[in-house]
Amino acid sequence: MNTPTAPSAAPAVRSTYRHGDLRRVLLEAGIELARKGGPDAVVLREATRRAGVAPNAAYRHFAGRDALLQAVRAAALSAVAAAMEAELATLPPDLPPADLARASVRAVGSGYLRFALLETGLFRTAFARSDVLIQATHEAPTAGPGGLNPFELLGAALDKLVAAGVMPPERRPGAEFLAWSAVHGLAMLVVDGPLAPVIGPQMEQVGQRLLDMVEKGL
Amino acid sequence: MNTPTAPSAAPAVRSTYRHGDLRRVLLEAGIELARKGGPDAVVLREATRRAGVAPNAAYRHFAGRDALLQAVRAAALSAVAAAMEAELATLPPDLPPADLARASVRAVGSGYLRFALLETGLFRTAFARSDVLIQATHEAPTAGPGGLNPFELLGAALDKLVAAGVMPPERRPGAEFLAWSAVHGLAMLVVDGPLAPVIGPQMEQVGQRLLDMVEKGL
DNA sequence: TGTACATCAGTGAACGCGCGTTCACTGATGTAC
DNA sequence: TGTACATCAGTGAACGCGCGTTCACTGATGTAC
Repeated sequence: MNTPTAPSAAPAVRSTYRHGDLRRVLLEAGIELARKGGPDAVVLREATRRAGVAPNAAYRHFAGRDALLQAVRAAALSAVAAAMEAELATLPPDLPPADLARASVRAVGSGYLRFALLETGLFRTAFARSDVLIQATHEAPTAGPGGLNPFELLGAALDKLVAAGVMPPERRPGAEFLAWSAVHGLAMLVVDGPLAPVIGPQMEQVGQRLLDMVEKGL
Repeated sequence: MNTPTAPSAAPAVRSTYRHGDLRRVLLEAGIELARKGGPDAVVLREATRRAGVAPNAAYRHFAGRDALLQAVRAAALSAVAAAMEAELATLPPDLPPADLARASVRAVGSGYLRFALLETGLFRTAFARSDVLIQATHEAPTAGPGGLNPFELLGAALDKLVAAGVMPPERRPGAEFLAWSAVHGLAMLVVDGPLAPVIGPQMEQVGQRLLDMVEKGL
């Protein structure tokens, strides 16, 4: 059981180390630290303290503090994807294709914004500066329950837009960068930046206007 | 001479401490550190080292490391404003009002993006998370040469859009949040985020498409 | 079924690092007489 | 014009902190015979 996913799924082949799921416990402690304080709060010693082990015990499971942080980042991205999926799941499935496609793009966007507001620390961790390019591994998946990561979920929603004839196919390439930028920018300004006090209360409304802009502008 | 602006402007009244412009030297060292390494690189001891003074000498001019960082942030914001102004200055002044207004908004946006790419460290410092809300002081102005800070420059450009009849007045309130979000998001994704290698080369093109989207969507 | 052994997860102690910040000081300057 | 003095920018030394990381170890477990 060294992955944070379904404990009973892994067969006896090569998994299940001695007696510890220490890796899992450390990762969860790291996630909790990130939730509360963002990437800088992911401190190796504090994670081991919470796990009740000696500081150096972590080195049996992570190459160092950075490896732990990367695993936490992957988990945070996975949580972003889950938030998007949750938003998508609220859509009435019997919508006409064009409306469903538009609503899907909006749902992806508002899931993203909702996550940034509700899970600020994890959001900041997911998109923190890093020397290494984050990528999914078996140990550290970045996808949500549905198997797609945030970027892929957005891409899929945009594909629906094209399939439904709402967006001309020639505009499709690169469109995720534009949509993502808009939503990411608002999230960052509210979460980290100077807009928090200004926008905070009107967030829902501003978010919807931003999504209007993206919809029209794409 | 304890402000970084025109040394000869201040009269003899209450200015000019003993023999040091140490405050200025420390601030400039801090800016240089931020340029190279972003907000975390603004380290009090390193600034004093570069200034050739003892570490605690800084406390004559800044309340502590955070005060130095805030001063550096203000300078970074001022530099953003300057970049926007530089972009605005390239516009042909004899454009019809509607075109000039549109071009102004674009210029503000591309100045912002250009600055983020060219002065990544300062950009990250300007918009870094901070407990204190940054605000201009006499000691630490956030405006560019023209006297407006980045947010005000954007606001002024949008006002032109309304004055020229390009944007309906009822859409004006809050429009800076939408425009800023879009541009800020792209900047952050390229500067900090996972999009750097993906977008890097096509940055100019993606930036223009983003500004198209904003123009249409507003 | 019982025993010896290899494995390796977790221990205990220690390291060097660089940071921000404090204290009591010193000594060059500007000013009052 | 000369002298005593107050000011206060910068000094020197030290502090406690928490971090990531290393070393040689110990002792519970699974496995081979």
